[in-house]
Amino acid sequence: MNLGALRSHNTALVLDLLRTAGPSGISRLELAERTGLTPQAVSKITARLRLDGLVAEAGRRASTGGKPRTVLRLVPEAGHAVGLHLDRDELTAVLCDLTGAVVAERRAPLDLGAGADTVVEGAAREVEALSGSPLALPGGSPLALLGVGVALPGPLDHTRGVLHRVTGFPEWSGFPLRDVLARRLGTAVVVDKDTNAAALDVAVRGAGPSASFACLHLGTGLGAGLVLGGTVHRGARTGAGEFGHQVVQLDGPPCECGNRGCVEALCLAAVDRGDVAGAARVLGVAAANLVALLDIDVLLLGGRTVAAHEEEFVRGVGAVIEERARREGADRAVPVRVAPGGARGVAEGAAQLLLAPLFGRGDG
Amino acid sequence: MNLGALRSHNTALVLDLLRTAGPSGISRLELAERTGLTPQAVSKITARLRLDGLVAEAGRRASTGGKPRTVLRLVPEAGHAVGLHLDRDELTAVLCDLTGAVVAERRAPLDLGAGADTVVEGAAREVEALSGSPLALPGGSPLALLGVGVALPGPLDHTRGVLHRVTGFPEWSGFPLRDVLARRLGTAVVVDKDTNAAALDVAVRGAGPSASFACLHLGTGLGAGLVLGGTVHRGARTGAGEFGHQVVQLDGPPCECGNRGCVEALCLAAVDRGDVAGAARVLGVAAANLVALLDIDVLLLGGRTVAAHEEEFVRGVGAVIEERARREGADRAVPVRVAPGGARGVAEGAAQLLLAPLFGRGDG
DNA sequence: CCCACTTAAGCAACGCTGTTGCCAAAGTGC
DNA sequence: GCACTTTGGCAACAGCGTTGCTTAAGTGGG
Repeated sequence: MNLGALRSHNTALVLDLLRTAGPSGISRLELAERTGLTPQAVSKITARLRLDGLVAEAGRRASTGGKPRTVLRLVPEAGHAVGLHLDRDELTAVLCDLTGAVVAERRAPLDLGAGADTVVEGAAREVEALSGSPLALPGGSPLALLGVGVALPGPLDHTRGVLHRVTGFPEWSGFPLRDVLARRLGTAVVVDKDTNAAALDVAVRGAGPSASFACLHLGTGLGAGLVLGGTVHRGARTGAGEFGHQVVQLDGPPCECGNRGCVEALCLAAVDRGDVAGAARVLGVAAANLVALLDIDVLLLGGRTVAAHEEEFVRGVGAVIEERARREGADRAVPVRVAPGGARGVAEGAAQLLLAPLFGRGDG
Repeated sequence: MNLGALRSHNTALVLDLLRTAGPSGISRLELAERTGLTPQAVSKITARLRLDGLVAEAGRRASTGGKPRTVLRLVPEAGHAVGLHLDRDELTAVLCDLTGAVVAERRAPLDLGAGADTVVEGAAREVEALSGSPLALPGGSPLALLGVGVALPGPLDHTRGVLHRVTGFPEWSGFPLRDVLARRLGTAVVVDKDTNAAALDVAVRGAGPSASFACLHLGTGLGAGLVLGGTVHRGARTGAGEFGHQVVQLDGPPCECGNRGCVEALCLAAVDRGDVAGAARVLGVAAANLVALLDIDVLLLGGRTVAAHEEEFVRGVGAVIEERARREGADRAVPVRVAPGGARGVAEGAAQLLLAPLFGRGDG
């Protein structure tokens, strides 16, 4: 590591605190305290950031007996990213500013079975419609677009941006989505699983820089996004988080994956027959396995199926986890909550695939 | 992060490569290539290390047409650490030099039920007998002792060095082992779970600095040591790796933990009735769950019970994982191997709790 | 044997980092 | 209005890795 790396590391640290502070801003001295840098170092870093237009002064705090602190604020319009959520039947595209706030949004029906070229072209048009062509802000000033993040279900290679397979659509196997879309749009493109995007969104927005949690997403399938020590855990071949086919019942009922006793099959079967409490209990057992294995801070539940019965799922899963924690003599059980972000969270997380690295978040 | 942190980071990088190179050593230019630093920076860093006595020149390589490269080597005697493995019925203590090689070893029977004071005093005497009193090398030169690492079963708080409970010995609950032993010995003490120590040993010795793997330990109990991205994953409250009570059979046979269908119970019951293949299959299902969730590189099996039937366990667990990988259409399954290190691996890993940080390993 | 060539590694100067010491700016409060 | 407190920039500095050059120590052809 050399001096340049040191500089960008500390700059990211400062930017992250500015982002977290939001519109109310943060003073130089507070930045110094929180980063562990000296006030003078912070002054130099923020001076550079102000020159680059990323940071601006925004009023002052009340005096505490001396010169009042000058408040600094991130300039939201200094950069943008597009987040694209390709779900099985719907496309959601959001344009986010530097702070991650959604500036514009578009939705369109989507048929993943229509073939790669058609889907890519349709998605590209939505991105262009969202970000303007040529890319410009409503005011006319050029829109600094960092790139496009794409989130979609199914196993894929995050580092290369290649899809492995999308359940039910074998024609997508091996499709190099990142490179195709990047060439079509002329921008940087990052591809990730929808569960990872949802987890990244929470990690960047709601959690501290070293939080650990899991987002369980129950919709047409069941998957998990894992955040360990503040960064999305993708694993050696970026395939981590395959939670749906965790076996919780040896020789249980067959799953469409070919195995037996998978949580996903058991859980969805229970939902289908109207037994939400049973589904929550099965999900809770698998979730408790995960909590015990990884010792995370919080467990978040999301996805359409959970959204339809929020209270029952939170209560049911929480009960299983509390019971296990009590048996193990732990001080307190890991809390279970509904994942914030809602339906748009995945698309926002997709945009964060490009925004988060600026703030030293997400990848470590 | 300031300049001092940058310096120690790069120094650790260089030291780690020197350690990995072993007695055959490594040249300055190779260090430069591998670290990404310039040759001149490496020269400066290694000059400091030679002044401190940590590094020495050790011959030269064959010339490739010009001046031959000077080989540098870590000086093993420049530092030592003691590793202490408190198992249920036996104590193992090793004295390791900077390279992690075992310089001396002691074993003694142990009765964890004899009470904290007795056990601590016995352990302290073993450490003193091992490292000399006053601490000195056989030659008479002072032995630079970095500290003592202690590995033992059961959940505990790694950061505070306090035991939560040792199964079967309730009198240990809440015992501040680290502070008591540190005061008694007058050295730094670090406490960790035996499974984490075993995993750390493998991470430091056999694996690259960003390897991901799991060590499953099957003995009187079943636990896992997780190494993710080169560092031991301990989780938010340093309780991660509780693998034995992963539920793989809803409403299965009761486990002594009070739950039902835990892998540990199923697995050990199968072993007890002589059904090693069945035990391996159950372990394989839970291991496959772990592999799918975390996407690790390798799965390592260890512990007394595995040692007694190595081939059958490796084959049986491997079969389950391969079958699941084939169903998921993966290129190749995660390999399953016997954990290297053997019976002494845990004690050596305990010593690495103090050695590894010097090389930027283990904790990140 | 000598001399041109190649490769390794140290010396010196440099640019840049965060740090320290100092001072001007901008408030409060008696 | 003046003493005091606090903020934050300016200037000098130590220390990091980098660059340019020199010296050391080999090989190999004539």
